[in-house]
Amino acid sequence: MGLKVTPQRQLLFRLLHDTSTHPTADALFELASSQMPGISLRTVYQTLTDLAAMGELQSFDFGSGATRFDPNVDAHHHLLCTTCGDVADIYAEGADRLRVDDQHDFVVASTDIVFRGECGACRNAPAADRSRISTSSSTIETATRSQS
Amino acid sequence: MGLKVTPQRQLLFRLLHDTSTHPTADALFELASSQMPGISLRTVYQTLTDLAAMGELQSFDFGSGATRFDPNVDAHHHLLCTTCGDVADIYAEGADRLRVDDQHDFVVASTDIVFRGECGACRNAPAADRSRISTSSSTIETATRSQS
DNA sequence: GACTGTATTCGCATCTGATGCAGATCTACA
DNA sequence: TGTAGATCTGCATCAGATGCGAATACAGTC
Ligand SMILES: [Mn+2]
Ligand SMILES: [Mn+2]
Ligand SMILES: [Zn+2]
Ligand SMILES: [Zn+2]
Repeated sequence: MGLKVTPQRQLLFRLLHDTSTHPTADALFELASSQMPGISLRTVYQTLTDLAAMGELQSFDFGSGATRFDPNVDAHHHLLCTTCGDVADIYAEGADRLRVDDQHDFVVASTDIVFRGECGACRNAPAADRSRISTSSSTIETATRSQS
Repeated sequence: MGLKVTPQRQLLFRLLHDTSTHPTADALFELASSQMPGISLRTVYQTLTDLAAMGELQSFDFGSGATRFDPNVDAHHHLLCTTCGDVADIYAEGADRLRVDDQHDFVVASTDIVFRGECGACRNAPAADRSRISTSSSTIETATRSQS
């Protein structure tokens, strides 16, 4: 027998495929809770790792602390806005032409490309309107140490 | 005044530049402890984040849990062996020719490329000899759940 | 060389994301 | 409808990392 059909799995599967924001487990938990009060965060983690292990889902760590989940299992790459944290899919041309020099003696199984920068919304929006916290703003925070 | 010259900073700076393994903070702490017993893990973290904020160091998160530090601040990319966890530098040709379609309305600041696969050592070595734990073996672990 | 201001170190508490565990619950099938 | 076993959930626990404040050490001044 494969997997059982449970309301929790149905909901999470649906939520995942209705979004393109590469949500974190916690974000999905918030979403799911609004439609199924009482659902456990533990179940969200469980389901996500199960789906990922089955290949129904990809998971990425863009260095912002929390793993992000991606229902798009096609070969594709990502744009990460370092201001608002949003992630967008991109099918970068030329990406699959990248080759690793033979002298490295390394067999490539997959290639991940992340373009970091600023999205259009953030470039236009006044700073005050920016809702989410930047990943890379930690640079500034830590830099404020050690001033004499 | 800039930064003070302390034995801890000297040691860590030296250790970083003597290695090409992209060590974690904890790995550096182990190394440092053998040469300077009593050095604090807190100081290792502090120094690493300070150096990174100054641009003397790069830090990456390859999704294995711990941040990896890189004294090589040139523009370069990485090979990640999903069997042993080793990370190697690579100067992928064609990488800087990658372009993001204008319609994405996204200003790219930097591009990170990670080639995942298997290194030569792992491909040749008997499985028993593999010392470190694979990052991606979690796939197998989680898959062992839900068998009826 | 001794003095002093302040940067740094260090231990400990704390935080976040994530996983281990086991009893309660529910699904799938006979 | 009954049952075996998969799933859900709450809670404990873990790992990596950071906040904080007292103790310490560096780098100039006299
Ligand atoms: Mn994606
Ligand atoms: Mn490197
Ligand atoms: Zn943005
Ligand atoms: Zn290897």
